[in-house]
Amino acid sequence: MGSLLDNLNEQQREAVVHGEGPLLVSAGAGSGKTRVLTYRIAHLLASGAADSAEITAVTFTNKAAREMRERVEELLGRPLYGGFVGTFHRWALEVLRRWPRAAGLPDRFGIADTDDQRAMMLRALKDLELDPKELPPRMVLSRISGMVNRGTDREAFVDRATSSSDETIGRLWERYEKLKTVSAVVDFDDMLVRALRAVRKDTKVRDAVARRARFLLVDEFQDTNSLQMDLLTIILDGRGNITAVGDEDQSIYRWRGAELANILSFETFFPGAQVVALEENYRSTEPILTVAGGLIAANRGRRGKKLFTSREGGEAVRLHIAADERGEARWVADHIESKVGNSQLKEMAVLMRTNAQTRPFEEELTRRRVPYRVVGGLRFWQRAEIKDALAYLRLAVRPGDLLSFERVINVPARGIGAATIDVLRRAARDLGLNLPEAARQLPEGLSPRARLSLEKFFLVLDEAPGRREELAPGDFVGWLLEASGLFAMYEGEAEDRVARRENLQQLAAAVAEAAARGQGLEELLDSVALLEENEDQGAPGGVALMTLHSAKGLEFDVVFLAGLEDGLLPHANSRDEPEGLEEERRLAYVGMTRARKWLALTGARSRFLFGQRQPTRLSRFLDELPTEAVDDVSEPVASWSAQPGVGSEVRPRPTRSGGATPARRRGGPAPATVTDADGTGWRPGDRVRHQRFGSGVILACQGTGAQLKLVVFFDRAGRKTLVPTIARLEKV
DNA sequence: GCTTGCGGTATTTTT
DNA sequence: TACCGCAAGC
Repeated sequence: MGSLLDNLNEQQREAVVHGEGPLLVSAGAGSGKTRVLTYRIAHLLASGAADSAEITAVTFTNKAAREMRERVEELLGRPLYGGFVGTFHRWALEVLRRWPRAAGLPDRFGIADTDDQRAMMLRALKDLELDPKELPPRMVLSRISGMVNRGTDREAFVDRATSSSDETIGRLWERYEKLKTVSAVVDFDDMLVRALRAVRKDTKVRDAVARRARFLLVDEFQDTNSLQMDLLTIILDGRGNITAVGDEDQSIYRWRGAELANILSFETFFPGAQVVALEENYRSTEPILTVAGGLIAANRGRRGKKLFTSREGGEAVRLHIAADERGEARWVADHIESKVGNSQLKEMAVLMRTNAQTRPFEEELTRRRVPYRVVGGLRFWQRAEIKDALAYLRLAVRPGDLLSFERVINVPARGIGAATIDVLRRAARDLGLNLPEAARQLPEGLSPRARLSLEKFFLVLDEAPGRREELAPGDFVGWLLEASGLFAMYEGEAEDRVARRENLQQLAAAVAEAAARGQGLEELLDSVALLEENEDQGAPGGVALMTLHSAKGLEFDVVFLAGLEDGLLPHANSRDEPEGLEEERRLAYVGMTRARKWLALTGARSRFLFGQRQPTRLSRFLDELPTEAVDDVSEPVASWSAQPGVGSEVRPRPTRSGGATPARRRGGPAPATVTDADGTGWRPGDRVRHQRFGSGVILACQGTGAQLKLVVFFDRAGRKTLVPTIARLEKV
């Protein structure tokens, strides 16, 4: 263990060997935050100060939790038994699953995801005869969530409501709560609220949780909201034995209720706290730190760390403003290709403010056949066919699951429409049953067709428990997909049908895999609801495209921070409020500090937005950067603004021969291409190999550039249509 | 009850 | 531009 401590600098060591009592590690970007956290846990265990069953470490993302556990186990050389390492929501959910009654929940309850929430709120609006167009469900929900996360409950909100719109929200809130109760589900916020209620109400629960959290460690402390803070405080019960690690400059979840005050006033919340600041950065080169540091210095709400590095040198930060978003994408792609020799593609990332910004980059990279992966974005678990299948699985686990029942009662279409549902709903009310139970009675008033359909539907659901016992989990899913008719729903060779069938197969595979890891179906469903296993879409080793929010906690050799325009970064919805603007600045700061060796800031002078091309204004953040560390390699304005019709459409411009590209400036070589220059390289008749489908022969090539698709006949898997860059095809 | 087509509207970030 | 919701027709 002594040798372990040798790997740490003085401040890191101070934090690691800290005994009991509150400790705040104010850790700048790249200063070894995770290292301190993991070493501290390892040290507590190795020195005998704590047993692993007394450690609770809480993070915000599943990824961070997994990484922490892995690194601790690596240090210890053994698995970490007992204790808890996971997200706040997972922590809360475990309390609810173990003590549902203390939390005011039925023994079996489900989790309402965002779609479920929206559906319930829509229903609430309809029940109250309100117009969803004037009062969008999403808005109402975010309003309510905002209150909840600030620790305001419904009663308090209703009491204080003065405006009529607040009163309406209050009524909707009540109705929404009712719908959740009837459906026996909790939403994300409920997990925290109800866990808090359970530990407040029942000292046995609190003691059990506290025993397991004799040493409580919290990562990303700057993102905690008051609800989470309450939870922590109660578990600590005055002992104050908390290790909080965070960086106020990286607080980017204000919209979710994060209270910067929790970290800024840590010493007030936890008197006598020791504070350790980690300011030596081990990640980035000096120019990158200078630029990022220059930017964040404009913020007022901070403890005021100043990062430094003992390493010297490094390339200046590039700034490139292109004529439009396609030019921006081209410039980025040029530099990705030119850097392939020095860094792997997976060590490069394009970061942006909104998910919608990825498109031009995807198109450009696809055109050049540069593999990329979109992190976040369209998620596997949110696809309609997967959600339908999950609903069937939920019903197999929890037959009374109302939301799932309603979701699939007519999927695949079996002739049960609004009229039938109405009959069932009325019957449910009259009989005092919930919808699935009432439907099971096959009440009067059903058309013969509907009656027959319902009978068949229940036949499948009733057979499920038995099948579940006799079949392996993966096979059970396969059976359910067949029996329910979900699989048959997507028969045919149309591309999207094939894709959907594949997704369903992947689901069965995922369940089988989870089972192999010892995870049961119930746990898997919980995990899915908490958005775990949220895989990246696209080529595994490719360039990463993601939002700034998803980028937090990651690092790359090469980073492009795209869309430095007023309205995007800072975003239009946040820039007009001082605190909102500061958060936008922090977002930009987070993006910059992801870069190890090379950083570029890019933007466009016009952008296609809301269906039309619009001129943009450059981000005000650019004015705040220390000029000496930035190398402006923007496309010269003259090369585009002199031409008539600027901004009306994307024009061919004198690309590589025209603008002052960095390569020209530095006299460097022209960007190398990842694949062969122009010839697509794919011809009908070629034999190819695919990771999953095995070998096959190309039947046809459709489209060109971004649209290039190959129709391949695989020896084993039959006919498939593939996008070659994404499918990772190999020539044989 | 289901499918199709039209028109309107939206684009912040996520556990 | 792209998607979603709704209305009308089958």
